[in-house]
Amino acid sequence: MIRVWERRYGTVQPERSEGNQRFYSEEDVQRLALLKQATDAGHPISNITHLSVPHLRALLSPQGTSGDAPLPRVQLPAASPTRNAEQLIEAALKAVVGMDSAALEKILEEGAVTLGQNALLLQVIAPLVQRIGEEWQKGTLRIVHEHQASAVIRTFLGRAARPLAMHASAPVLVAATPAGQLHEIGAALVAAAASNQGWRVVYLGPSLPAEEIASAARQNGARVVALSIVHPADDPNLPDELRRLRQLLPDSVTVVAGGRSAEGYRDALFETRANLCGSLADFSSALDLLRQGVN
Amino acid sequence: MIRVWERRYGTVQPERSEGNQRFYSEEDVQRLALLKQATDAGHPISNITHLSVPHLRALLSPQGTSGDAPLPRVQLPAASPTRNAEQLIEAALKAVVGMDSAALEKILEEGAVTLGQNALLLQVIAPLVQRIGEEWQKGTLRIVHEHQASAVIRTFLGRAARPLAMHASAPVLVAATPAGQLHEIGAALVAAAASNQGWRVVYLGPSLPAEEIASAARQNGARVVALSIVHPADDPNLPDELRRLRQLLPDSVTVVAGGRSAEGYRDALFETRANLCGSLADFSSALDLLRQGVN
DNA sequence: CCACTGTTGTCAATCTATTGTCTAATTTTT
DNA sequence: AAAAATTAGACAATAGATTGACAACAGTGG
Repeated sequence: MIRVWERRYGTVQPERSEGNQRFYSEEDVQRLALLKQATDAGHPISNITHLSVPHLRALLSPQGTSGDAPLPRVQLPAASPTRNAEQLIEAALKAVVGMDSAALEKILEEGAVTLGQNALLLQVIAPLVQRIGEEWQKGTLRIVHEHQASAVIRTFLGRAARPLAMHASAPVLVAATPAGQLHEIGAALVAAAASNQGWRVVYLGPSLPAEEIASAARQNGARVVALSIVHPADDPNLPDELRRLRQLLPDSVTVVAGGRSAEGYRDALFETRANLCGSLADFSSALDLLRQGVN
Repeated sequence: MIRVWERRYGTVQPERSEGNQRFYSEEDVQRLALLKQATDAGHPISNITHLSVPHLRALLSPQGTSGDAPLPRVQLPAASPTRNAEQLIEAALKAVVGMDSAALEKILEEGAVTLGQNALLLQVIAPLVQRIGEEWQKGTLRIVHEHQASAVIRTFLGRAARPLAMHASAPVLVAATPAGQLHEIGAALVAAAASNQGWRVVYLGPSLPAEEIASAARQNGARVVALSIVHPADDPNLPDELRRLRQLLPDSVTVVAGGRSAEGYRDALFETRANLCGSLADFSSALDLLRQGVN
């Protein structure tokens, strides 16, 4: 059954061994269990294959159990030939240089439908943001392009990160950008990814002093503080900010840092015992570990 | 039944999936529910198939109780008593100090439903943003509160500003914040309001140099450039930016400026022949004038 | 009152799409 | 060598799509 789902809809894409045998991740297993429940409850598999674990929980838990009631249909009609992640990125870049925000938005939505939110974040949006950053540094793209694209992506992520029926017991993550870091897109990306993985996300936005981040973390009982460090790669104040943040946070809170320029502050990050992530995928798996209590 | 209505009268024409399955839009569903009520009440289907949702409501609501016919049911959730704008603002402020972004979002959504988008923008969000700014300056609110609230509102506005079926001939407005101005919420507010009034909005986000704004305006054939000036009220570079912007823009483009600190740059704004708006309502009516070609 | 006509809800027959299950021939692991 | 996974394809049960037919009913004209 599972293999047929994989063949027909790409429900999961497990790692393979040398001999081509499948290795399912913990998440795959969870997701498949939930999908089984959902299909047993009558949801057509084609409509829900790409939903993430929290989405599925939301679909199953709340009030749908009204008995033998007729079942809800989800999702949109699929029309055009589906594009893969790379094609979507290329199309998105074209929309960016053309300053066509409506087209960019459409592309992102298409990806959400065909790839699922999680894959969209990891395989399309994260690389796209990076590409835009690179092209901007090379001078191929103007500042406007970068800003406009950021605005569209920011909006999309805000929509993607909407908390759906969230358990009160979900672990809390605070996402922000330290003072002086003005690019918020990385933090928004992280927030969306975490939300997708079932964290309760407190999103604070860009350029917050250490005291403020710490205060938010305490007030919300956060287990993780995620920082995105992208643009000024040589801010002399940032190391102090990071150290101060560590002092203000309880020891039980883990700091995770990522972003294009995070490497540049390696020493300060080491002092704050921060988990340095090179990519969104890294971050994603780090979150999984942290949730299980492994610090 | 529905399919027969579709076949015979073209009552609805739902989208189709690849496999030729029907996908009814929300509106279709509503309309069909109302049609059912209307036919049950005795209206021949052939007479009313093409009526829109509001028409059908009008047909059903008023005094149709003339006989012993089954009575039309109203379908509002009708749970909580509707709150007016001021109550919503108060509730929103409470959510802000409690750092409860989910609650804040819910309040905004409630407002969108009960007041309508336009009134929500003018009577709730704009005053709320102002209040938050004031409380922050007074020190009643911390930076985190302001940031988190901004993030939520920003997301909400991004969603609210989605262009629905927009004519290619709609006039274009570019919304941004000049270089050095980091608070984007004012620009986002303006963008949402303009979008609601039928402008095609090119939203660029915060802190853009004059050259970039001008380039975007030219490339998109903008008729209006809207600037939001909120936080640094004493940026020595800003007047230059504004003058430069005027030089780079075609004369046919009108600049409109607003925001808490716009007054502080009155002279420079005068030189750029900018339309200074003291409130979002001002801006809104200015837009209406501009659309009719009055500069 | 009756025959005729047009409207409208319901149904059956047939076709297609979706989806769970099974088989067969290989390949990998134990 | 036995056990288990791999791929590809076939098949059956179910649900939706399409078409044509039919019955109930209201109106019309004789």
